Amino acid sequence: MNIEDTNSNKSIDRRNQILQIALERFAKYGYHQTKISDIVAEAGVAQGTFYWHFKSKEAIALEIIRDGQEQLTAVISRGYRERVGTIQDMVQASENLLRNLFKFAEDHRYLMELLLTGNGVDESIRSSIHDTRLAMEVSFRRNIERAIELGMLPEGIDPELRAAMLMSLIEGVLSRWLLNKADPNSAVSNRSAEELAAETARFEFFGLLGI
Amino acid sequence: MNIEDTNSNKSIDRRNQILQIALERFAKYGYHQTKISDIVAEAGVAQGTFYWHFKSKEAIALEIIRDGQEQLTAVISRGYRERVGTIQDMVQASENLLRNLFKFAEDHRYLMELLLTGNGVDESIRSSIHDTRLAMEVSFRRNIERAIELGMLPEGIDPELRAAMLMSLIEGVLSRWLLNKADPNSAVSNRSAEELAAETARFEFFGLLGI
Amino acid sequence: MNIEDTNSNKSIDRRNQILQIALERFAKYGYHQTKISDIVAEAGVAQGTFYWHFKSKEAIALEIIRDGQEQLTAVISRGYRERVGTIQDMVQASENLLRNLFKFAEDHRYLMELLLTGNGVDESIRSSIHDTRLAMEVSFRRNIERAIELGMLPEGIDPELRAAMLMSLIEGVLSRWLLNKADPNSAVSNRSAEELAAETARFEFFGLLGI
Amino acid sequence: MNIEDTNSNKSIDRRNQILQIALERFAKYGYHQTKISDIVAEAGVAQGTFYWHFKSKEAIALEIIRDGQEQLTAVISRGYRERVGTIQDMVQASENLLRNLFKFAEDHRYLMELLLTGNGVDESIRSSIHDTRLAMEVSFRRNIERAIELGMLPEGIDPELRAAMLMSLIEGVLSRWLLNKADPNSAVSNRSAEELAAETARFEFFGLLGI
DNA sequence: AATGAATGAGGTTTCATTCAT
DNA sequence: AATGAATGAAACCTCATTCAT
Repeated sequence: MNIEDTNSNKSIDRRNQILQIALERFAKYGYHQTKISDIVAEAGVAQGTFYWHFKSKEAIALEIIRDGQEQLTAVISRGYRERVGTIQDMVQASENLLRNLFKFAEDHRYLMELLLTGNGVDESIRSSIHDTRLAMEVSFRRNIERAIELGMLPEGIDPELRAAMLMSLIEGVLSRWLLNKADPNSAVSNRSAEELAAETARFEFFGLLGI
Repeated sequence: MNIEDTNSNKSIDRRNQILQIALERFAKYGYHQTKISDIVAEAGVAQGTFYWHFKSKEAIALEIIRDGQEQLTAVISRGYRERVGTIQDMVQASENLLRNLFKFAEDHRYLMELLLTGNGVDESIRSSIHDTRLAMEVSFRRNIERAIELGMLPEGIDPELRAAMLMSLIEGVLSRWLLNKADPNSAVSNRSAEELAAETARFEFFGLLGI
Repeated sequence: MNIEDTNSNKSIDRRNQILQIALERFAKYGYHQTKISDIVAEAGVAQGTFYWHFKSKEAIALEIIRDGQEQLTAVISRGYRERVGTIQDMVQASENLLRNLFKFAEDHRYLMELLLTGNGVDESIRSSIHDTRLAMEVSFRRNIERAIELGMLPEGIDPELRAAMLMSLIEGVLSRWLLNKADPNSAVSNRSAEELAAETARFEFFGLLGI
Repeated sequence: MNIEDTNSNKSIDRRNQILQIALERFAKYGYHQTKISDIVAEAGVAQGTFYWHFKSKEAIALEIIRDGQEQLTAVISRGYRERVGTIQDMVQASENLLRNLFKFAEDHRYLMELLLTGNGVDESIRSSIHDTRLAMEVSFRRNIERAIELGMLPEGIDPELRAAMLMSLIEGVLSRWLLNKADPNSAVSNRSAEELAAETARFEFFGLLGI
């Protein structure tokens, strides 16, 4: 590794450090409650350094969200069904997808908090977050459509409406799981990613009545 | 009716006018994006007038949310099951409750937007909103527990987890319905309260596989 | 005078006070060297008060210049020649106009400094100042054209070019007179408005060779 | 030529390149509107490089102006009258001087713009510019004094006042000529250096009435 | 000679809140 | 009840300058 590598690594490291701190604070305290002065104080650099690496407060927020969207849709897209199977297969496939999603959420909890709560953001950022959630929902809709094509789900259902319901279910469960981690009494927050994925998949297919 | 009554009526009217404007703007643009100067400009009064009627910006937000919580939990509590019945009865009862809830949401869309999005609020207000949603969830949990007692739902399920899932489902559907009203392509937003109540109740009980 | 008059007078007084201080500092130290904090400190009010009366720093500068332009073009326009006369009449008329202009400059020296030096301003303000000087030049050109129509000046001369020269002459004399007031050795600055008007009018008509 | 020569030549080239860019931007946009980052970006070097060649932003501005002053006073000093002659000779001599001056201005338009507009500069730089213009004016005064000594101009006139007027005239014409080059409708900007020199010399001697 | 990341003082503007009338 | 001018803390951002490499 030569000097140039070292130099640019250092700069990139600093950039990532600031990115990480900003993400965490946006998620925990909200966009407006997070001041540039907080971020640089935690990073141990001067105010101006922030503006060397990022154009503005809005720019860093949008970058965080754009990165997050790419990762999230990648996780969901891996869930495409390819072959016919039994109902048990379906539940199993769905559970797999959800497990991946829940694990990703666990590893990127601040990103998820930011996307789920959209804490106090300006219009441009809010709409960027909305886009991300929409992209997730579209991924789910494609999975449902594919399942109908393969005869694994009844023809009569409206894929878009069901995708909306499924996404609602998942968003809500994720929120409760991630945001209430501190609450030991919650039936949601003290479960593992695997358990929640399984329970959610069951509700997805069988509703309240299903075993 | 004497002069004092007239006076105090006028005062209450002004108060309610400001309350209404604040609610609408908090919901539409978020708490931080809403300035006191915006509110008073729309009300056609001076800046100082706001502070005659309300202690602070935070105070008016908290009042709006507290009022909303009372109304919402009242709607849900009316859904308590009292007698054993068939599965069809259960679906019907659930549909009734949801219909009431969806109709209330339609009539109080700014309140619901505020509660569902919690747009960019400060800690105290955010936690107040959280309380409200929790109160709704508790209402749902009681309904589920009662159904289990009556033998209408299987013993094995965890009422709290299921209430969380149900609440997630409903919150998500409501958000999409209310917040995307303008979007004519949405599978959710252009349905009636009745249709959505029925569809949601079906997913609630039968999941994706249900008829 | 009732209370409302008193109130609005007070507000207008404060506004004018700030306007005056800003004009003086812009002229003396330049636009960028003048900080809002300087202005409000001299006015003895808080920073926010400035923004109650004016939208921005740029806005107050533009207002100052627009007001000045109106007054200046009014002074010059009064110089329109109406009747044929002797050369002595022409010199006399020109001297009168210049005397008025020099007296106005004496009474509004900060305004003139601002217009003559355009000290370090932003694009929008610079172009506003340029407009003002152009408007003055147009007024002079009209006077020259009228004099040609009346046969008081030779047909051959180009009114626009001569107006530019005349305006150059006057701007330069005014600058030296106003900006070097402190310099006791200057041949320009320690003359009266009347003297300068007479000398300038003579140069205007007879050049270096004229008596 | 050895390596060191080559190196120092390269260094001087870089220095001159930066000097040239700075001059152009100071003239076009003003001192404050010109950022070091703009200059180095146009030069294609890093921020720090500027500070290897120049002590500060103020230093480069002062150097630009000092260089300009030397060149300008040299041009004017060449105009000293040495012998008695006719009025036509005087006009001719004056026209020659002005033609040289206008040609110099044409070849160094950014320098002239900077000196004529003094765009938004700090005190030290403004006074440096003022010195330069004063030096020009003194040169003109000497020429006038010499002409009086030689009996070519009437005894009664005040050389200092006339020099101020002459300088005013020339500054104004130069400004309009250089700064409005883009405007095709201007009576000043679309003339050649020769024409303007002739017209200005005529106004100088004969005023508005002269042929 | 040159780089480019880092610094930090200082500027403009916002906006919830206060207060004399 | 209402007015509207005034307050002042605090936020974001700029940019000349420094410095280790």
